[in-house]
Amino acid sequence: MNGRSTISDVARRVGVSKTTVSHAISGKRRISGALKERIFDAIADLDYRPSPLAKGVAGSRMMLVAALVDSLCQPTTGILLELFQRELERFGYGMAVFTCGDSQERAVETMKFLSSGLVDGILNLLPGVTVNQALSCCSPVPAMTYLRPHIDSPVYIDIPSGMKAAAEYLLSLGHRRIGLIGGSKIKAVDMLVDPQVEGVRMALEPAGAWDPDLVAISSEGRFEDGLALAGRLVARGSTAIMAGNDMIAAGVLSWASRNGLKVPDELSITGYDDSQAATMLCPALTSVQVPFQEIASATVAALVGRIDGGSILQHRVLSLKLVIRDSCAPLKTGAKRKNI
Amino acid sequence: MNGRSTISDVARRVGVSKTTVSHAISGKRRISGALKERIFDAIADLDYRPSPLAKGVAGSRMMLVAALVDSLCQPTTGILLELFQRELERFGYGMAVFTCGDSQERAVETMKFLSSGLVDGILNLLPGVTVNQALSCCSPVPAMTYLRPHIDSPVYIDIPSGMKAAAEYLLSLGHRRIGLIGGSKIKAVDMLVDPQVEGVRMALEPAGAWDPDLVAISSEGRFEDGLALAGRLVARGSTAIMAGNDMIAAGVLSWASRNGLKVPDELSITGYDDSQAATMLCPALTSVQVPFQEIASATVAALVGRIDGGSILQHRVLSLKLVIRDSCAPLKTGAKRKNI
DNA sequence: TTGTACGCGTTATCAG
DNA sequence: CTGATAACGCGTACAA
Repeated sequence: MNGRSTISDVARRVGVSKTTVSHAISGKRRISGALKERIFDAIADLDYRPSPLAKGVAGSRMMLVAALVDSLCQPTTGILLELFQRELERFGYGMAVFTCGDSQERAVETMKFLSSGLVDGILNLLPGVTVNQALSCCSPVPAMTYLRPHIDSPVYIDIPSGMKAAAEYLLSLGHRRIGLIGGSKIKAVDMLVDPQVEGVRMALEPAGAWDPDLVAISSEGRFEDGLALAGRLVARGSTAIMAGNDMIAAGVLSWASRNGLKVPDELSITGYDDSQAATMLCPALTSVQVPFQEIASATVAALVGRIDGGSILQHRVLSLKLVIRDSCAPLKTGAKRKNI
Repeated sequence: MNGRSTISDVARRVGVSKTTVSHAISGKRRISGALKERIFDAIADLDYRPSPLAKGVAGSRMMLVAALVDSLCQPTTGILLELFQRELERFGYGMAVFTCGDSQERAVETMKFLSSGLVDGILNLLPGVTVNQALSCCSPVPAMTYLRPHIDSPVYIDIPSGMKAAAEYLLSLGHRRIGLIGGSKIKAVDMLVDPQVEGVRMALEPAGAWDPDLVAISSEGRFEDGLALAGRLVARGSTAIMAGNDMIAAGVLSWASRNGLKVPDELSITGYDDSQAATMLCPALTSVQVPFQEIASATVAALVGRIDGGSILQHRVLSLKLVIRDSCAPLKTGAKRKNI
């Protein structure tokens, strides 16, 4: 099957046993200097590399973790994955990414496949799979689920507060009819309420500006959803629209441009994620910044901790910062609204 | 290491040998009806799943291929990967994605790691790794390299012709000073010349409009490169800028907006890839469409062919289509150019 | 300091 | 139709 050299080849070449070669590599046993050198010469000579497969079946670490995502097309996912990889690298682990779409069945398949020892740990970034589902499907391989308020999740980001801050900012600009296009795909049992909707409600209700009719939920959280739903909210009187992510915001922006509405003068828009798109768009997007780096480092640290011995989980609460750019303006009270 | 049940457990439970269980699963041997049923009952009962690791070390297929990419942050990469996955699925293969950045060393590491039998095939999408490098690092595991004009590559897309068509379109609009910001990261031995530059030259030289000073090469092919290089080209008199990919085009667009230049009236822009960004941008981008679906299906078919027995490679030549939207306009000859 | 022998879970070969 | 046995490549008690 495999034309490459094995540990036996090395042992034979040097004239020692496989055991000695194995221990020379792992360093778990003292080997006399001269012999050690001959062994490493032979290894280099034969370009010998231990088979991860055989190591795995023999019960040792693969030094590999799997990351499960629903899609690779959202720009945010790519950034997050690269951050995860960088963190894993610091611990000597590699990363393999698996795409599962929105299929529960496929997610379960993949997890069970991987947890046979193929990987040492699993990062579950699937919005549709709960912490407990991941834990049970992956057992006995440790799994960390991205961003859930759960006892088995290492980091909680305070989404409601972040959205609340953004909504209050719009209130301070004089807006009262504030629309929301939610973007969270995490509808699983882990989340009882949509945290973005909740945050906006917390800000608007006390101000008497809360209107459930101005809340739209985008199923996929994509550009097209913003494009499609913006009109409905504006027709209901929204002078500002909060988007559940920056792609949705881009869609709203595009809708405004196509319908001749000037942003921010005639329509204010906020995003969420503060991804690269936020600075690319024109006008640059005021957006709620998500601390991806901190999320990645905390999650990876927790996963590696579990792999290396089941240490106690540290819980971190991270807050969100509103980055103000050019997509929101004070409400022009006197302005006559265009007819859509 | 692994709390799950093995084939021995199933065999013991049913009272047959491991051999029989194995053959019942693979179907490579006729098993009497009643026995077969008891075996499958036990399998379901114990939730038995063959260990991929053990299968691999025993020399059988993993039904898994690896895709190697430099980065997951370019939107084009994500789309391409999902297309690859869909095609692989049709043949029953799963896909694992590995990120290598721009490091040659890391790419080689990863390939050698994977080719120990961990995967049955490798899709090399790394712009910095040549066909031959991939072939030699992955041997004996078959590898297909994305989009190279090479005898061991199944599909060749005629990039020069595509860019030539776009350049000719700009010529037909009256433009003479046509700038180019190249975006191809494939600088390896596989490509003797930059195919995008070559295509533009083929169009402009006969028209007497070719000026090497209007060619800029962006190292990373990112938004920022377009933003940074557009000014230089306009300062040299460009009235139209061709971007090597849609992200660069977005950067050029952003530069124009920040400097008060109207697109397309004062500056025409073309993109390349025709990614989702092309329709998102405002104005919508005229762009060279790359047939990702066809590339994916041809490449996967070739790879699976190699895995399943080294069939002869079919070569397909695909051409590119220019999708005309709103980012180019006829040159206004009389207009006084703004001072940048 | 080094070597022997066995186990990991599966598949292939050869025997009944 | 079914079973016993060897082999895959590596790690690691246990023995010397």
